[in-house]
Amino acid sequence: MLDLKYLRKNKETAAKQLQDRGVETGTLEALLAKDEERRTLIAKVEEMKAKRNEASDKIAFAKRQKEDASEAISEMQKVAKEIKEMDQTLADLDAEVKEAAAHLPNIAEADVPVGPDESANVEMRKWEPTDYEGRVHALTEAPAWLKPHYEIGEDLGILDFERGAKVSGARFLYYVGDGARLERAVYNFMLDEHRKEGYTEMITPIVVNDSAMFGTGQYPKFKDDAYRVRDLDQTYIPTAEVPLTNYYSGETLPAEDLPISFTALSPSFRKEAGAAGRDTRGLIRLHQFNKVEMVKFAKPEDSDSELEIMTNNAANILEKLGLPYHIITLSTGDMGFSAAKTHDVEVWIPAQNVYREISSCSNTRDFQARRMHITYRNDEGKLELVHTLNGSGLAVGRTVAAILENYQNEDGTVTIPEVLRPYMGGQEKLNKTPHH
RNA sequence: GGAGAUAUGGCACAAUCUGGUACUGCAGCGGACUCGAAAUCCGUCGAGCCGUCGUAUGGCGGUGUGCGGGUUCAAAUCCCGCUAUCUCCUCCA
Repeated sequence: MLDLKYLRKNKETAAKQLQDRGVETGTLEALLAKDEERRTLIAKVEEMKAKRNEASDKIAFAKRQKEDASEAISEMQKVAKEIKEMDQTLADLDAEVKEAAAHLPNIAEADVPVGPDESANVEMRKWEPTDYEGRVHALTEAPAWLKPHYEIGEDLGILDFERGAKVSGARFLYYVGDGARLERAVYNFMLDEHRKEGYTEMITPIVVNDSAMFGTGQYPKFKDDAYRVRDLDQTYIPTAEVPLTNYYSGETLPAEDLPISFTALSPSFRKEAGAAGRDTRGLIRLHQFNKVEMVKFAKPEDSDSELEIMTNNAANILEKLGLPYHIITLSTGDMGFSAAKTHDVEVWIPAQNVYREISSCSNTRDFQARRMHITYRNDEGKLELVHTLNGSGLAVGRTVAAILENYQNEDGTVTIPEVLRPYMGGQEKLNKTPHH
């Protein structure tokens, strides 16, 4: 949620900033007109309430003196009725303003590239392992035997998309045998790395209520993409960002504890409503996938540097796994709803000859904190909204996909990255797994 | 899932039956005493949010007794719905 006072006071600047975020011109003006109407009514109704309070005090006093107050009471009956009507109108206006404001995306930070979509994204840096020449390297020249990860997985018998579809539907899968072990190794490795970097490991609820979904900005605008629990006003989380960030909703955090960093593995559920037909095969786009998430609560002056730290925490996982990646800064038109600034880490997927998003790290500044009422006491002793950040660290399924493709061998086996071997009993290779 | 109880300022609690300025203590803040501190005494303060005025410390008004409604000139108090917590039962991993 944006600060209404800011929008009011900086009408022109804000209109431009929102336009960059893809908000239609005139939206802000309409909202502020409603807000103006609302504030005028507040002044009126509050004046009447002040009168009513005064009259009530007089009636109470008269009754204590055993005097008759029926005249004053019947007079106030009219006022009470008027107040009630005005309060109703005010509540409607209030709801309209809130609803409109709740649909406005966050305003981008000043150094975010301005543009309509992903074409305006800017590459920050690029990394590839030094020993890369000896491995599959579609960056230079893809060997003829290069296979996409889903073929590797199916050939090895470690990924079963068919039975996933049979039992659940399209975009669900079973990991089998070494596939399941590899997935588990990957997220254990990630959690351990983040813990070393100071993140507190959490296991969260994976079903949350509507107010939590509102708090992080998924609701009301993106309700259609959520897996709702039937009849319960609860939702299967689309990301652990929701329960992790809402952990402190409504709370005031001790300033000396900031920044606070959380990490959690969770399944993530997405309807992928707008993605029909895209990435239909493999681990790239599923209705349910595992993700290790990072969340930070920071003082406003620290949130920019914390975003860089978090992005590096995500990138470091890929470096330790020996997977090539690059980091891009999303343009104003490509950022998510709640973000003020976003770095995407994209991993190399050789079979598709592209970098694919594997982590998205965002600073939402006070946008989520305003919705959730998370504050701290600043140096002047005043309550101030904290800044919240979130990032994937990383999408586990996509990491497995990247490992399968980048570490595949001509004979159909896959070499296990060294850092994962301790998590797999020292195993060095994925061979064909027989199963039933 | 069933029964009962509870929800009031940072904490602990009173007022709820009988509607009318939300009591008191601790903590906080200021002061006195003291070389200083503790103890004691005096004073003061009750979140947050919204509106408005002001350059500002802030003033004024509204709201605020778990949440949402209702009755009333007026609701902590009466009525309806909900949520959370506790105890007992039931069920379980």
